[in-house]
Amino acid sequence: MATRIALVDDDQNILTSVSLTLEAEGFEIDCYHDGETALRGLAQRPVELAVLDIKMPRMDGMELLQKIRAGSSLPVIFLTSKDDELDEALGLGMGADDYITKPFSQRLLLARIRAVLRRASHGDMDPEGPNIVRQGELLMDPDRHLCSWKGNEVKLTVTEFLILQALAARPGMVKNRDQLMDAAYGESIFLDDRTIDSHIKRLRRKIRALDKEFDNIETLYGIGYKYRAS
Amino acid sequence: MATRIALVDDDQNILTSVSLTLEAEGFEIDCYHDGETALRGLAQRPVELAVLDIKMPRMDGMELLQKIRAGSSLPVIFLTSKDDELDEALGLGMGADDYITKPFSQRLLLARIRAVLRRASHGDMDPEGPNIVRQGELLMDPDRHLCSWKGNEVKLTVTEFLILQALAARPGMVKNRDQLMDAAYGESIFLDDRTIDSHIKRLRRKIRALDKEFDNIETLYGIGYKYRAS
DNA sequence: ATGCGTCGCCGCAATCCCGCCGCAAAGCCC
DNA sequence: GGGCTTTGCGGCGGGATTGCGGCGACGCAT
Repeated sequence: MATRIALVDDDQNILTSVSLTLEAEGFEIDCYHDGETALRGLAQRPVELAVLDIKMPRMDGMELLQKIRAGSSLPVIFLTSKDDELDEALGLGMGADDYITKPFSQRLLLARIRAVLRRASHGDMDPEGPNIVRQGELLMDPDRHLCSWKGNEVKLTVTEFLILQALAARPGMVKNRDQLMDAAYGESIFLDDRTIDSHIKRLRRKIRALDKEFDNIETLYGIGYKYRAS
Repeated sequence: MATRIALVDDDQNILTSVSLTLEAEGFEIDCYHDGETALRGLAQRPVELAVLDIKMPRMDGMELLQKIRAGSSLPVIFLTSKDDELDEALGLGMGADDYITKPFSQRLLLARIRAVLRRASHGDMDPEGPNIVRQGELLMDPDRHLCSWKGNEVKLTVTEFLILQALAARPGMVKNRDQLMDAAYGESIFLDDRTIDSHIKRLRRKIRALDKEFDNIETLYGIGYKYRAS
């Protein structure tokens, strides 16, 4: 039996082109032009995955996601416009399984859909899935090298990103400088311990530039650092 | 015969993904959405381990744990959202065997489950398990460098932590100053015995700042110290 | 070559920790 | 009780650790 997918977008072009592609791949597609009709339709014809545009008339994707998630664990992929990374951040924070920025290729969407479906059925053990870190107000998406604090993007360098990721992925866990070094570079590299301190300094400075109160990177004297969930 | 595990969470996402993973590993999973139904279900279908979310509608994990522990010694692992919340400290103080902060990887949960099961069957001699010390109102978690007394965090330095850990890990056992020195530093170090006295002094002071009545670190004249279970 | 961003490291100041001292109080033995 | 030992505790000075500004090197694109 074919996998049924709901597609919700107010742009008729996208609706038709995407549905054609997906149907060619053997999926069954339910198209909706706005959130309200989608919600009603979903109640009658359940699907196994939903692709939602964020910006829509009458009921936008965010609201729709909330209502969907209120009653089920339906996997959801967001479509977002290029510029508002804030929206994507919020979407992910709200629990979307993945998201794609417009314009996107059909091939990419297809790959994401398959990945999300695979994860939904096999549990989270899929190593290819988006490895999104979400800790309170902090949001990190390694695939897109995206980091945001309270919805505002924080521009991080690669090294900073890896260190923060290592800390935030396991909040509360104490990491010594060697462990953070391993996370940022591979193992077996010879660098001064204090280099980590510099990166921590820059991390704190960058996030504090957005939020004076930020203090979730905690120092443990003589041990290392840990990320404190807010 | 497969090991049966109860999984209690109000988040359907977690329920499905975790249960799928665990079933793939050969466990049998009983899912519950809230504490009340879980309690009823457990009475009818006993399990060998329970994984509980702390925050749940109708009856939260804490209350559920109490009721479970009232009648059995079922191993329990907690799921928590916030790391520093003393909720977990209380949960552990109440007798949970381990806890994991969300978000967590399936791999990690699996490892914890196996560790807890192994400890439950082989006694407490498992060296890989979480090295959590729980003695009455005192709680220590070396991985997070977390120490709490009656639910309030006590900020300890590394040396203090190690000494208190050595004492509390074997309550009632007398430790002389050399033994405590070995616990804090490696063996083969040359220091004045009285240094231990200083650390004991600071430990008592820090905990007494939270609780005037604290007197579980007992002095044995001419011998050493011991931690008295309350 | 020039400009730009990143990175590793340095040096200084501030903070934290710890080992020890000295004195008073308590314990032990006679 | 007398005398000795042991412990509690305030405090102190030195050493270790960390925050932070900054600098020169390097890679990279123009």
